[in-house]
Amino acid sequence: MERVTMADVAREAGVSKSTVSQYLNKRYEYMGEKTKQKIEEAIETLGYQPNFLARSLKQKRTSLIGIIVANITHYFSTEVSRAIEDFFHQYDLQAIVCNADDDPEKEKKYIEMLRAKQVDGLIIFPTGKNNALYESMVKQNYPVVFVDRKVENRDVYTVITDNTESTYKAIQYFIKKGHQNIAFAVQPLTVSTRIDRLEGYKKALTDAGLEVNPDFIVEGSIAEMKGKLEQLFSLDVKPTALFAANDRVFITLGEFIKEKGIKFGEDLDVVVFDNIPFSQMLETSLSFIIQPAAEMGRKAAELLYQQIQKENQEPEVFVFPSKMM
Amino acid sequence: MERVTMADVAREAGVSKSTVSQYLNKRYEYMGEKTKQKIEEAIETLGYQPNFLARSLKQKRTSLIGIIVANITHYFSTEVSRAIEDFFHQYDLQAIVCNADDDPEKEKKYIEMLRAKQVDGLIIFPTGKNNALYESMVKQNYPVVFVDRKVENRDVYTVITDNTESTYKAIQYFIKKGHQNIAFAVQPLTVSTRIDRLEGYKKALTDAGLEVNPDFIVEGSIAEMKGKLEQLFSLDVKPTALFAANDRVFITLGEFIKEKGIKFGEDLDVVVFDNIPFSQMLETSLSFIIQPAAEMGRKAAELLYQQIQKENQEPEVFVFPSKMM
DNA sequence: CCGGTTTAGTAAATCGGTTTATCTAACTGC
DNA sequence: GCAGTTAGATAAACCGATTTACTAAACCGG
Repeated sequence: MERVTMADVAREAGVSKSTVSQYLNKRYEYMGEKTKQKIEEAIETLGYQPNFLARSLKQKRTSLIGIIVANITHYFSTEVSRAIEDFFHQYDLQAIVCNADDDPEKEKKYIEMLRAKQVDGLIIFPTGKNNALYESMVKQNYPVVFVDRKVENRDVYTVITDNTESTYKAIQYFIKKGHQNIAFAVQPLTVSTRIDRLEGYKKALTDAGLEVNPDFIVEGSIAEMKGKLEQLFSLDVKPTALFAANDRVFITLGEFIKEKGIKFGEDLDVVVFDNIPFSQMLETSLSFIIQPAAEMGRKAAELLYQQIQKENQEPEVFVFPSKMM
Repeated sequence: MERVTMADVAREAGVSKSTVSQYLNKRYEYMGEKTKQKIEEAIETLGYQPNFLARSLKQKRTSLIGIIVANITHYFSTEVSRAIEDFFHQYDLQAIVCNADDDPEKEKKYIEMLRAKQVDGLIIFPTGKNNALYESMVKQNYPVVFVDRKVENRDVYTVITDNTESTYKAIQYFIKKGHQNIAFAVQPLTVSTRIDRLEGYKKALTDAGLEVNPDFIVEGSIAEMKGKLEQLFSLDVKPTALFAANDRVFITLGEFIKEKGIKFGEDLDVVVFDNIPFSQMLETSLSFIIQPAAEMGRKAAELLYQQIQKENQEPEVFVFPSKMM
C-alpha cells in the first residue's frame, strides 16, 4: 500500500508538482503537448491516484454532504435519501447517511462529527431538540436543510408535507363513510409531524360536529402501543375506524389485529399515514397517505445545493401535498 | 464562516500548536494542570472545532468506510447496510452508502472515488464485472469485503447465503405439496445469487425425478418480466407454483397477478426469495425465504474491521443459512 | 536588436492538523 | 556544585495536494 503521490509522478515525468496539478485539473492553457503526454504516461506507469483529502484540505470543499435521518428503517426516509443521492450524483457530490434514531444526543454527535469532517452541507430530519445547535449553524451560514419536520427556528430551509390538511381529509373521508367512532394512534408527540397530524384529526372531527374523545387517541411508544390498543378495543364503544399516524404504528396495529382476529375493512377501516413498499400487494381495503418522497428529497437537495453555491434566497418552508390512495 | 483553527486556540491560550494537539489527543502525560485549563478555556471562548480532514491527511485514516450496494431499493441491502453502520458506530467509524445500480461502470467509479477519498475500507455488493479492479485492491492489501454475491477471485472475504440449498428446499416443499408444474422467475443471470438459485431449482426437480421444463424458467429484466409472465401463463400446461428469485420479480408478479385475477394460494403457490418489509401483513399463503441480513451485515463489518486493524486471517467465504417462512 | 508580450513551467507558501526531535528549567542524588 | 533525570512545552518537518507569484525562453513588431 505504498501510495503514489503527485511528487512521484512529477519526478517520473521530469516536471514539477505544480505542472502535474495543472494537468489533473485540466488547466491546459499553457501546457506543451509533450509535457501533457509525459505526465499521462507517468500516471499510467505508476498507477497514480490522487488523494482527495489533501485537495479538500486546501480547497475547503469535500464534495460530501451529510444526511441525518431520524429513523433509517422508515421507508419514507430511504426514499428521500435516495432522491437526494440521485440529485447530487450529477454534481459529483456523495452523501453520507447517518441514523440518529430519534435521539437528540445522537443527532448532536452526528452533526458535530459531519461538520468536523468538513462535509459541504447537511440535510437533517430533525429531532427538534437541538435548537442551540441548529441556531449556530444558521448563524455561521452553514448550508442546512430540514426535511419532514419543522423546528422552532424559522430561518432554515424546510421541506415538509401538509400533515394537518391530509389528515383532515382522511378523517373527513371516514366521516363521509359513516364512521362516528374514529380512533387515532400515534407515537409520543415529540415532533411536528405527529402533532400536526393529530391537529388535523381533531379539527376534522370538530368541524363535522363530532366530539373529540380522548379515549380514542392512543399515544405511546411502539413498545407501549400494543397494550394501549388493547385498552382501546376493550372500551364499551369500540372504534370502527382508525388512523395510524405512521408506518411503525401500522406494523404494531397489524400484529395486534392479527392476534385479535379483527379484519381490516370489515371490522375496522384503516388509513395509514406513510409510504409503504409493496402496499399494492396488501389488502385493498387499506388506505395510505402517500408523501411525495422523491420530489421532497429532490427539493431538499436543490435547496442545499443552492446554499453550497451561495445562491441563497430567503429561507422558506416548502409544503408538499400528500395523496391518499 | 471564519473557521477557528488550532493556531487561534494556541494564540488565545498562550501556548504552542503542539501543546493544543497533545491536549486534544488526550496525551496528558507531561502537561501542567494550568496549561490544560487555559486550553480548555480558549477552546470554549473561540468555539473551536477540529478539522478532521487535516488530521486524516497526516494520520492516513479517515474513520470512514464505504458501502457500495448493487441496488439501494432492495430491502435486503438496506438491512445489511444498517447492521454495518450499527457495528461501526461503536468504533466511531462512519459509513458512506453508494448505489451502483448494478452497473459495472458506476461501481468502478464509486470504488475509485471512495478510495480517492481515502476511506478506510470497502464493503461491496459486487456486480462481478470489475475483476481487474477487485484484484488490484486485494493485491494492495486494501480492506475489502464482498457481500451477497461471490466473484471469481477467491482471495476476498465474502459473506453470502446458501442460495442453492434454500432454493432447493423451497422447491422440495412445492413438490411435497403435490405441485408438478413449478415455474421459476428470475432477472438476467448476471450475478451469482441468481445463478445459484436457479441451480437449486433445477437440482430439486431432477432429484425428485421431474424434468426441467425450459418454458417454466422465466428469465428477463424487470421491464421484460410482465411480457414473459404473459407467455408463461398462456402455455397449455400452466404452472401451479412459482418461485420468485427476488423481491423485484415478486412486485412485478404481484401486478401481473392482480391484472389477471389470479389468486395467491388458490390458483398459484408462491415462494419469494427475499426479505420483505411488512410481509407479516401480506396474504398468509405466501412464503418467503428470509436471509439473515443483520447477521450478515454484522459479519461483513467485523471482517472489514479486522482487516483495517491488520488482524488479517486467511480470506474466507462465509455462508449463512436462510430460513423459509 | 530591443522592449514588451505570450507561452510554458516552477518554487514556495498554504491548508490545519500530527509528530518527532529538541530545548529549558527544575529537580535529583552524591 | 555538578552531571543526570525528568516534567513541560515547543519549533519545525510532514501529510499531499492547490495556488500564487515569479521566471525563462520564445516570439514579435517597429
